[in-house]
Amino acid sequence: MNPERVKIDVTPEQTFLEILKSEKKDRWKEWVAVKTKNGTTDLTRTVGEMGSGEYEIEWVHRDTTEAQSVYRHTMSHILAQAVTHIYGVKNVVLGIGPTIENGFYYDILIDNGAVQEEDLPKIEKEMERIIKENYPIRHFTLPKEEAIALMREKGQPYKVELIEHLPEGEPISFYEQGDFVDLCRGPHLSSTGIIRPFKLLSLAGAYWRGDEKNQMLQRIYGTAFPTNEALKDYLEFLEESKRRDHRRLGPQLGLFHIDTEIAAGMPFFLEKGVIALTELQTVWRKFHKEAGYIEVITPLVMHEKLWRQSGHWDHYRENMYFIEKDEQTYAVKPMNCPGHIIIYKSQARSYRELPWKMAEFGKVHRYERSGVLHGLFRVRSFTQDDAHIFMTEDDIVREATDLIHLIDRMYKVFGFEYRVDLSTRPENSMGSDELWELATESLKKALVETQVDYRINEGDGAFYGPKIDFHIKDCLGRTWQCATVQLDFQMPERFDMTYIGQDNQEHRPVMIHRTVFGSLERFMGILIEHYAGAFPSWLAPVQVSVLPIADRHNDYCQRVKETLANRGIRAQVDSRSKKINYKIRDAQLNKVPYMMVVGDKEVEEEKIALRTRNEKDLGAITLDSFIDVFEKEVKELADHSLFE
RNA sequence: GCCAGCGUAGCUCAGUCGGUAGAGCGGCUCACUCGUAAUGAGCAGGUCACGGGUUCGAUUCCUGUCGCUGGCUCCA
Repeated sequence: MNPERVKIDVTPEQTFLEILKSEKKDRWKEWVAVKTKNGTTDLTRTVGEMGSGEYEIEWVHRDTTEAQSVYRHTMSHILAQAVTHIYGVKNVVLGIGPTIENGFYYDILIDNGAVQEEDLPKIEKEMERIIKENYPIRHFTLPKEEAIALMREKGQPYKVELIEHLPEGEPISFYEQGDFVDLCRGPHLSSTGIIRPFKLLSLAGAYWRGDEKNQMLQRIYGTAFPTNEALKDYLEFLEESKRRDHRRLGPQLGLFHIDTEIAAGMPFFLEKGVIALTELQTVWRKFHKEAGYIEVITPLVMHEKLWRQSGHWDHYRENMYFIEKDEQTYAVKPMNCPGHIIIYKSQARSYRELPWKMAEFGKVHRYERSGVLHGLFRVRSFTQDDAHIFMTEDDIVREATDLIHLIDRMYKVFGFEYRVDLSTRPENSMGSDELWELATESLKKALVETQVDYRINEGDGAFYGPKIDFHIKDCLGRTWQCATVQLDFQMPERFDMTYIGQDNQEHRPVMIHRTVFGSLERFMGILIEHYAGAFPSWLAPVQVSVLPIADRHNDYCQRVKETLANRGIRAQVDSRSKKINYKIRDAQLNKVPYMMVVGDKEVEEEKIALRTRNEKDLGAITLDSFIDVFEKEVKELADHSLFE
């Protein structure tokens, strides 16, 4: 929708709402706010508040993203108001109620009680009533002291705390609708009846101000849309996401299994899952070989003293598994870097060897608190496609730049969109300010050079250095960190790593820790959801299912399968005595890219009738002509069938 | 770990206001030999997550443990 710019020059007492109504007549409800030179604001404000003279404004239409945050914000107030009505205003302590990407929430605390899932319809009903009442929403401000006094009087300690953190001297902004007043920056709708379609979605716990030392509040999530149609679409999207969920599809397609009693957070990969993982690794190896990496394997269990030296003992022990044997303590590795450093230090190193890129599919174990485990996305044992680049300081920017390109190139294979964060120094970290500064600036420089959009993630770096993180979205729009590039001056120091320079003197190398997939497990989970289980041919565990129509065609099908297998094509014959419809449906549900239907006609003509999983009967062709195209499809890592 | 909800056959789910359980799919057997998304019949399969308590009796009520889901905190 194109922004509508309007010139206004009217009486200062007039509200934008009045202007809007006279301009748009009975369609005025389609616009929910107004953009002025001072930013987006309420329609109920008077023109005079914005200053005097002639200037341009822009009406904010309900279908815009900007409008979403307006009506959803109002909806969160309506939610809070409904909760006070149901549980009694004296029993409800309010936290915050912002809008989020797909909706809104409100954090509340109910005295001597809790909201339960089954209460949501009741709350929705009260919200409907408030919407129907169509209370006008009034904005007002108070000086800080009076604002605090008002919230004290209303028994809202969290609101008092919020106001206390607001800057001195500025008026505190409130909104009032009927019997409900809330501290809020706005903007809001002009009354509670403007946007109707909404739904409360779920209930969760959330710490006050996001700190686990604080009281846990109850968070009620909901969403709202300008039309019933849009709300329905969103709810359908949620349903579709459930169908794509890798935790459902993975076991269904025979890719992996998680036995939550025996090994919570530690997936078992099944035959088909291993085939897909192996293909992933093959492509990875190709890309990395071209980029000059070598591959190593380090032990899973190493002596405690290694971890003391690396700093993991002090900074990461909570997340590590330990083993006692021979009165010695060993740790199951949570990271691969110390092992790689041991390899580095096993010989004297020359500047001629640098930059040295040492890679490993390193299986690591990290203890994670039970509540955070999530399918393949958050596990306790996983395989990092890890690598460490040992180099001189002069190499940093070039190596980081190369990495950003490598990651981008690999993600393009799958068509992933991703978000990039630069994470800076955390609290529990080691090293001097100067080194952190240098390291952070180097990464920034690489980001600028590659022209990647990124945002700063303050204080989220590793304990040994800053990092660039790449996040990919899952089917519900939640983002998961996958690739990471971490710069490290600490480990070389702690392990007294050196190389002999051109000047025949000892020098200290610098390290980059990096992954592309992040974790094979997580990446596989994301792939399952991305493709809804229908992997492209090169990744598909079963690439071709040969389907005899009757038992007498089994031998011919077996020969077809063998021919395919000899060409390295993963094929199977479905020789069960079932009808062809049944076999097709079965292959379809298993997301097999190609089906070959074989009956009397095909046997006689030495052909196969080809069908893709996208329900297309392509007719009879010779096996050779299939193989030609198919091999091309696999070689190109094509994401769709070349037959379609 | 925290808050709320939940745990019944391999999977999806019924059911029992306290008297030890049922369906569909899947599996196995038999018949059918079929042309582009489910042929029919029969059979097998459950210590109702696990431990303790209340009770004549617990899958059902209470309680603890483990696990799961949605979030929060934390993280690849």
